[in-house]
Amino acid sequence: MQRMTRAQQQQQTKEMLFTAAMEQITKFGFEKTSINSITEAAGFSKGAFFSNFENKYDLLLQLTEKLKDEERTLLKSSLNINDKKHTISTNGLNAYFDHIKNNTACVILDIEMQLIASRDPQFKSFYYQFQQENNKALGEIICKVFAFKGVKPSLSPESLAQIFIALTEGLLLQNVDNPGKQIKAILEALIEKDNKNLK
Amino acid sequence: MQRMTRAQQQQQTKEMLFTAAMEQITKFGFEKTSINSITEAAGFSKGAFFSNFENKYDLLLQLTEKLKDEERTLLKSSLNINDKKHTISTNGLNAYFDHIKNNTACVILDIEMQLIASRDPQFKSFYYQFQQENNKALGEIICKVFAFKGVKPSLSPESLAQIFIALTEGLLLQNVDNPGKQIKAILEALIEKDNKNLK
Amino acid sequence: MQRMTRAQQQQQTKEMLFTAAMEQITKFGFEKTSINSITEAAGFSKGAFFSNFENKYDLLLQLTEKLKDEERTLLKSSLNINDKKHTISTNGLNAYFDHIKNNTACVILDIEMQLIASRDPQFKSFYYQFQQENNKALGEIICKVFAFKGVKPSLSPESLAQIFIALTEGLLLQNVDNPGKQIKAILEALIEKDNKNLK
Amino acid sequence: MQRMTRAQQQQQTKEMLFTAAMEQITKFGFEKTSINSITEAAGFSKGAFFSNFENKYDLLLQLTEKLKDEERTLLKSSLNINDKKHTISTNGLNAYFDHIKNNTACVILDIEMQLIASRDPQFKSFYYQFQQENNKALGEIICKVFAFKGVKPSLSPESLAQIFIALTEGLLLQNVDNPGKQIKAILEALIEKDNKNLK
DNA sequence: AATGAATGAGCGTTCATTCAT
DNA sequence: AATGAATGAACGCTCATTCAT
Repeated sequence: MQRMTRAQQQQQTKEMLFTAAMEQITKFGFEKTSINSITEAAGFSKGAFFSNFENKYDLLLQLTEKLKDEERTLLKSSLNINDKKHTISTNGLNAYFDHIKNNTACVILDIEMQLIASRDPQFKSFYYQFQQENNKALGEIICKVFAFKGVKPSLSPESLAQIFIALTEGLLLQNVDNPGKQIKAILEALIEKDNKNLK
Repeated sequence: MQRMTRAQQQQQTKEMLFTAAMEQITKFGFEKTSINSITEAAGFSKGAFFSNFENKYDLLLQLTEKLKDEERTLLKSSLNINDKKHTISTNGLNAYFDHIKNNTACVILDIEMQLIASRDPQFKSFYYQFQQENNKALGEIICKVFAFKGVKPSLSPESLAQIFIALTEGLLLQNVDNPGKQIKAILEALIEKDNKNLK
Repeated sequence: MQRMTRAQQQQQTKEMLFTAAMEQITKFGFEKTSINSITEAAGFSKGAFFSNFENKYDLLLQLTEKLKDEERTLLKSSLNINDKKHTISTNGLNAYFDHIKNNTACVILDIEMQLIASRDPQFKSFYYQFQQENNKALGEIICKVFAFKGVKPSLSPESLAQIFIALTEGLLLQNVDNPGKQIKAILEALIEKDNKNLK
Repeated sequence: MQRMTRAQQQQQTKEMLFTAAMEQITKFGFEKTSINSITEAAGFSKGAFFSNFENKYDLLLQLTEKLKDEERTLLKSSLNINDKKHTISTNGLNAYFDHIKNNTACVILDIEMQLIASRDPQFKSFYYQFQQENNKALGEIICKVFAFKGVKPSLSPESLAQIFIALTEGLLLQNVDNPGKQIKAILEALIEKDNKNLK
């Protein structure tokens, strides 16, 4: 078996730090999460952190990028499901739902990031550069659900995505048990309304 | 002119601290807001804080109570508008909308509080004890809007309130320009759907 | 029944503060005892303290004076017992022993004061002005015990008093169960020795 | 010349902090000694303290252990002097006396510790676990002095040690000039008394 | 005389960051 | 690359003290 190269080893360290950081920040919030607690949770010493990140803010940026990248990948693959299978068209959305249900951590993290963005203009533009792209993909998926029912949405794809996210995050924040139920109800209502108005 | 009594003076100090605390916490978040920055913003010394609050956590509790109380008062008076004037029934909701539009600070604060609640069980039960009551009032208002259109909502009042709040907070978090437009669209869609199903 | 005069009322307040101060300082030490804890224990507010004492250091001085005065009174009356009754001559000492046994608080306080004196020259001279006089009285009492056995002590009265106090405080500091037993053993040994050498 | 390893360097830092802590606590008492004053006196920043001690209480524990260990070492070596040289048997005691005379700081510190122990049950048991062992060694030494004179002490070794310490600390607390003189007088008296009673 | 809100210096502690190893 | 001792600013909080009432 081949040994890992230095670069691979460091990459692994970084992954472990990312994982630990996500856990800790989800649990305690960005401000209350200390670098020490992250590295210790990852099984390293403080030094490992500063070998992999410039500072705590840099971790925030890289973590944001990483999470948004993963989200984008997920959304893109969800789009493909819709495109390829042409089956019950909410599949793509369902995959995204499932992901969210199993990853409330990500939702909490996203809220945390948006709160930080609301206070830090520099981070705001950084965050929304990723967010916009993902919103477009999510908007497309939702439009496909409309399209499957033969309805052209009166709201823009971007608007639909924002509504979808707002509901997901807003309901989770309120500790609502089964947010998916309510989100689907709203989606159906919107589709019905646009369907009726079309005629 | 009568001088203020000492109790009145202290009350005034406390109000000023509350105001400063709201501003600072909205701007920087609860964790990043130092007691010093609050008292300085209010024009007092650090000690004034501890004459009025037991500790920083106590401020959080009292601020929560105060905001939720004010929210409840606003909601109750919005309900009265609906009851008394019998005019375009969305008035009550509009008043609430206006309030929110002019008080994004309150929305940000509420999100902050919900995030803290998601991490601190003690605060969670404290927060939701107020939230529940306000949700009931908000749910009633929304039901009146349905009722004005002669529609009985299929979703529970509580659910409707949660949806409403989720949209308000979730869209604001996403920096959406005119959340009211989208929220009204959804409300209409829900009413139309329930109206149709009724027949 | 006559009401208390203002002066009497204040004197009573001061007594209560003294009592509370002794308790708190014994329990927690002078540094760790806050003025607040004293006044609260006495059932007053902080303000009462500063109406009766200039500052915390002033309390230390007045408390020292008070305790040393009471000690002197006790010692003087013990001397009188010896003088008048001519009975078992250790009576005077016994009275002092009993007092100490029932007032370990005073011993702890005395140690606390001596420690402060060892660090604060100003307090040192204040403390030892009282201490010297009391030592003389205590030395006299011990000499009477010697005299009763017909022995002239080779150590000075002052030395004997110092030894006596050192043993009392030193053994209590070590948490020794029955210090009186050991102190008496030493006293007897000293008497015997001086008795033998006399012959 | 070899550079110091990091462990050695930290050990040196810790020693310097210990030394500074002893000086400051002796001068000002444990409560009035701030961590800042300790580290500054040692030539470090505040942070160095927390790299070497968990908190201020931890310093107290470690300082206690260190002082009691040194004391034990001194006592053990004093015992050896007696055993090996078989000369004037008070040598061992004299060595201890000399140590005390040159280290009034240690005596003051011991009194401080005992006062703390009298108020803090947790520290009490910590302190007395060391104190007991040292008392045994000191008691043995004193017994050897008795033995040299052919006398079997009527008081237990532990009692003798307690008396010895009580006198040392109690006389120093009273600012007595030459405590050794009085302590030796008492020791002689006890030996004479037991010698006489033996016959 | 007594109250207690307000002051502000100072405390113990945390923590992001640096850097010699 | 990773360690972790040391730095030092900042934090939450305590407390002796002041003073208007």
